[in-house]
Amino acid sequence: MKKVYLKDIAEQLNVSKTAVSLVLNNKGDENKISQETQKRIIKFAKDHNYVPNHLARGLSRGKTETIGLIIPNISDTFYAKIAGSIEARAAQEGFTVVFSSSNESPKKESSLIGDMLNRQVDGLIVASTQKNQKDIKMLMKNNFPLVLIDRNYPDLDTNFVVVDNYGGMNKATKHLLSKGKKRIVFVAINSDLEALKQRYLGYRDAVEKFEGNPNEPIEIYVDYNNYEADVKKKIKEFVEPKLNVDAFVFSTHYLAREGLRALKGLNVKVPEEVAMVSFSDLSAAFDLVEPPITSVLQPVEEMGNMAVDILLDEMGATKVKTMNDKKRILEVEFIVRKSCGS
Amino acid sequence: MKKVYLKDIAEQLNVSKTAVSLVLNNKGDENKISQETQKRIIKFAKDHNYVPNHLARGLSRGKTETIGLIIPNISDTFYAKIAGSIEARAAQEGFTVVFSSSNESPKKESSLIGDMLNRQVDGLIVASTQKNQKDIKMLMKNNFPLVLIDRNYPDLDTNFVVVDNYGGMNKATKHLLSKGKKRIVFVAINSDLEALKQRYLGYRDAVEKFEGNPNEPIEIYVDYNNYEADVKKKIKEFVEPKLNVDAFVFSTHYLAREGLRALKGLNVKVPEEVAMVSFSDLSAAFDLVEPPITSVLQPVEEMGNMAVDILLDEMGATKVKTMNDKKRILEVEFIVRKSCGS
DNA sequence: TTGAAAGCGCTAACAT
DNA sequence: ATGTTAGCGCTTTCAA
Repeated sequence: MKKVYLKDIAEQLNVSKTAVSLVLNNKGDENKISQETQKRIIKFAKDHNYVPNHLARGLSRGKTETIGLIIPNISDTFYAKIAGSIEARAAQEGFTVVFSSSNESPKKESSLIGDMLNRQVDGLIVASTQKNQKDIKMLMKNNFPLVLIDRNYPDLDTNFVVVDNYGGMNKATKHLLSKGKKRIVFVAINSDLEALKQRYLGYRDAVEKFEGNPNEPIEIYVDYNNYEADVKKKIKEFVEPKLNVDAFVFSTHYLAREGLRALKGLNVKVPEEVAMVSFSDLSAAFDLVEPPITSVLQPVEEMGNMAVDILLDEMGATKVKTMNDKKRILEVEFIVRKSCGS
Repeated sequence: MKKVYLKDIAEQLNVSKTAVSLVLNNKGDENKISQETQKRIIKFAKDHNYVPNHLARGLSRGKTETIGLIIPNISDTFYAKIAGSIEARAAQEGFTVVFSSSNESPKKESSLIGDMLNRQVDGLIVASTQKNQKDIKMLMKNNFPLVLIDRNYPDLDTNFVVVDNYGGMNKATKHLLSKGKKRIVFVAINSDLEALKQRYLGYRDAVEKFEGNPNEPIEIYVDYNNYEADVKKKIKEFVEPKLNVDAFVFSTHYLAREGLRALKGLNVKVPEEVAMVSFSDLSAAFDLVEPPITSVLQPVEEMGNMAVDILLDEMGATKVKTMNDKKRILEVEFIVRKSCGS
């Protein structure tokens, strides 16, 4: 750890710090530093494992080659996967990722954004709580490189990468309807997230506009901080004393997981007595579950990659020219398995 | 984003930068700065949302309130959970986490460590590839705050937090034996990880020393970068043309997942024809899988918390006194489900 | 009690 | 072609 500094190189080689800095930043030629000097500097640096101090460099340049990522919860497989693809893509371009979880708290999110800015991240990718217009607007006003992921503010003109929530859920619900299911229950966490609203609308439109057999939507909303117990409790109300619905549509993977657990606990046969589908898969395990769960799959990797690409473009970090479209709604995939009655 | 700097405060208040810095770092009293000046400074700072620039502060103090976390892969639920608990615990203490994935590459791990040091993290938590003694030794020699997690170097005297791999696997295997299973196959990725070695030994001792019915160990090793296909292929060899084993013991959750997938694909009934157990659970879903999988559960949260606690202690960041034991082997939990034949 | 000034390590405008 | 110098914003020693 005995480090070599720019100064050391300059002294050893009898050149100025400037020269060294310039050369090591590939600006030797444009500053007409002799080839020989350049060679010497580069060789010396390499031989002594010189690495510029990141903080000093960042302080001086106002850039840190760091991307800030704010998500609800890194423990959740969905966000973990997103984080993974973001990290991988960022690493390819020489960026490091600093992540923090907001735990769905707008206040925490706000303070994290402040934190990240203070740490001079070069850009931000955030899966927002969507109750933090203030900061998002502030970032936009300042032209700070920003990409929203998974969750966007419909009223704000930001870059974003989301999936086709409406379409995915609409398709899934229609599939159930086509299988003759009538009383279909939509299950979601209690929140104002645009993504959930879209999923709901996709569901509702499917149900209400189903040709030949329109139906009333039925909804359950559970508390995010207590969803395991809450899902169980609310599902039970449809099952006892007598099962009175045909299917459940879960708006998130973990709700589907707990929902299935609850149904099993209540001895309700899926799909014989009641069908179910899930939006989003769970660690690639929903096909092993009994019954395998029909799911709407999100292109998680693509979301992460795309977000980074847009962000880098926004930061002007890439060689390539500006991307045309920085608002992306990615397609989802609908996988039919046994849980929906085929 | 129009920021207020230390200098601004000093100028506005007609005091020196020193005074401001001291007061804002709670060193006002010990430097005998008048109560009134202190009040003014603090008020002004608060009113103007002053936040010290993190890079500048870090550069100057050589500390950054940042913990570096290096893991094989953040997308993996196991490491995602660990990252989550580390982050949460670190946040409580005012630390931010910078994470990077090594993808099991010692070279990448090494460069990441260099990177992190260069970014002046105050301490490092690493789930090492275990093929990087060089850097670990270097860190130790320099007394750099370090905690190994999940994987440790048996030959090095570092701090670490791991689980009782031997004991967990031993217990699981014995359970199978007690159910009358004889030909039990151990499935692992091909690697020298100490954790896997311990799991293997736990398995082998159980099998070889089983009273009344010692048996030969049978092992399969699959390629990490291609485990899905490889597991499938190798399991097939035990199944076709004729099933000739009684049980599979999977040393990792994702192998168990793929193993089960493979068995299902081959139409082998679990647990009727062959039993199985898994080390580690998968996103809390192994109880929903058919059949529910008997698993050895790792105390993921505790691992993360413990690692942070040890690290902070190591960095001298906590008020509390030095911890006595910085080598922890945590207990695992053994959950019996249907997949092992009860 | 308070302030001047040096320094953390690097970058970049400006001279030479 | 190369070097001087002034920052980046904060901490901290030392002097007043």
